[in-house]
Amino acid sequence: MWITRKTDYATRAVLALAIHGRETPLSVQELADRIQVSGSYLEQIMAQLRGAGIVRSERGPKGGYRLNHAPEEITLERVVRIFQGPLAPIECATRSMPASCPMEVGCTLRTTWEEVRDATIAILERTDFGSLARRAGGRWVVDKPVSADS
Amino acid sequence: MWITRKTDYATRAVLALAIHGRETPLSVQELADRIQVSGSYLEQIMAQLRGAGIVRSERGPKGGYRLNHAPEEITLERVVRIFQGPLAPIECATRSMPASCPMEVGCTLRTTWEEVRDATIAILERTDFGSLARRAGGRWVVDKPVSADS
DNA sequence: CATATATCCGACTTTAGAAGTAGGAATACT
DNA sequence: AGTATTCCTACTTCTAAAGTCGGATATATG
Repeated sequence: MWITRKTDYATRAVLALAIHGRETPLSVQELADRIQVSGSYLEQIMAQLRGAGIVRSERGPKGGYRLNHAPEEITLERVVRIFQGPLAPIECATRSMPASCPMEVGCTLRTTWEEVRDATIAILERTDFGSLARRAGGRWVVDKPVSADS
Repeated sequence: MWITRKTDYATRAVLALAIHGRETPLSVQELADRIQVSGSYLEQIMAQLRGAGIVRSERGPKGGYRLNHAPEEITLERVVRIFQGPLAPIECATRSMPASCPMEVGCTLRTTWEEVRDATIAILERTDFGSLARRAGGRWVVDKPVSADS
């Protein structure tokens, strides 16, 4: 329960864009409707995604957002990091180890927290929005017809 | 960064008790000193651990807390669950699936969140306080002399 | 029995961050 | 010109975490 709604919305937005394809942009309102969230809130999120180079925007009528790179090149890890900060479950297990815990005995718990951290990162890193969109069966995949769900 | 300090303190307290051994109880103040936390706050935490059957207490002078079972039988998962609730990173990925996400396309992100959840649970389940204490080199292991750290 | 040492219990305070609103400026298509 | 869009920033609201505090209850020991 540590993924915030903001992160949730952001990942869903990126997925929606991946499914939609990069040919034409999608307006915030369109996106907001698809992922069921208020437009003005999503605006902020899209701005952050833009700042991080995940999406790019076009203004004026017919404007909107589209992915800045091929969906296969965008990992879930990258998007999640933008909104969540460190992925370690606990402070003492961040990769930039800040404060060591004050327990007398070397805190052997940390090892386990680090295992959790690494497992989490590994999963998020190997998950890209290309496969996610493909699995969703979105029509943006035209050249690679999916034979069957597996 | 989703493990709260309360959970952190609780796991450290249980580890401290595991290291101390089950022969004699340890007072809250003693425990609080070892894990560097205020006594009154730790009291609440110990009460919760007691309610969950992890520790038992004795009142009066020479009283305090001790583990209710052999440390090997207490997994980290069990203790963490008491204070953290569901271990899924996001609501739609809890084992008691509550609300499905409102995206039109079947939300393929959920699969990944579930992977994270399962990996996390697996790690916490296979970690017991017996091994944690042993790794810490606490002297509560008298019968099983540790040859070398590995 | 008196006393000191503990657990027990519940009500209260403070703070930070999540979650979302609102209003208007800038830009670009038709 | 007019309209549809992004852009930007300030503000509000709410919840949960984190911790404090005061006193009641139990029990070992001299």
